[in-house]
Amino acid sequence: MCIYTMALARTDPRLGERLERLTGAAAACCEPEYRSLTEEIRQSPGFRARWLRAQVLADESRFLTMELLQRRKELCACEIQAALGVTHATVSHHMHALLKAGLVSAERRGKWVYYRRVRAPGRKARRGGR
Amino acid sequence: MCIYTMALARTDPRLGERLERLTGAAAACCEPEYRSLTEEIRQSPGFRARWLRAQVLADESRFLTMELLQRRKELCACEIQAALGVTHATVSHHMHALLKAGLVSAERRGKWVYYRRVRAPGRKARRGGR
DNA sequence: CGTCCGTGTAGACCGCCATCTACATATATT
DNA sequence: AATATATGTAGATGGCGGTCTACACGGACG
Repeated sequence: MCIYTMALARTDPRLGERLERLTGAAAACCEPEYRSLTEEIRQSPGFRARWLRAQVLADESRFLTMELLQRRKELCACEIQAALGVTHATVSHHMHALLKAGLVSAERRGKWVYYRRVRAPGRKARRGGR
Repeated sequence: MCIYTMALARTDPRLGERLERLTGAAAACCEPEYRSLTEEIRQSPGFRARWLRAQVLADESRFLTMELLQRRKELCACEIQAALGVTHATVSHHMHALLKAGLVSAERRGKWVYYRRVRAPGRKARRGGR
């Protein structure tokens, strides 16, 4: 976000020439080229999903929740609350984020909502099957 | 951090009994057990490293930098600056974080410092080699 | 050996997000 | 139906971290 919005404004305007000089005859390495490379990456398939997952996993509560769900196949919200030691509101907030990122699935059973790790959904396919 | 410090204070004190009831005869599922499971995970080998990497990759600049370094084998600081469109101070800050997390390596060559992706250093070994 | 340029460091600012409290909804139980 | 329990939602707040400006360091080159 920040990067995108302030891309043009912030960098030293002379950087372009410098880069051209230092990268020598290659000359393919001036500032706009780097910018477009970044843009290309940003719009490459799966980038948004990967980026969303990275963002979501940066919170300790959510990171722990994912590891908890790796050991216990499924956990209800109150169990996660007990494990993390936060309020149920916070748990709800976090599980919403994990759901949005496609990292967990939720299933209501009676009063309880059970969460599971999503089985490698949009993850880039592992070489060698599975 | 937050979780750890406020673990005992915040959760509903009655949750223990509730959990005991709802998980039934298993009875191994009261609050302290969940806490200790969390603690076990937190102290499991490699957790700190994984967690540090997750934290570090949650910033868009750093995330993009890693993807940039996947396409170009190595980049100097000013190239990264050009690609991201931020000040060199910000680049330095981010590269320091990536270094600390063991995600990149730095090599000074003349005036320039070149950064590379670290080749799967502490990452959990992939089944099936490489 | 002085100057330039690439990089690192210090400190301040400020926006975002994790968390909370309070209230709302949903399901089960009596 | 009324109550209890589990979860979701709204809104507020406080702290962390990403960014900046300004200054410092260090190699290169005349």
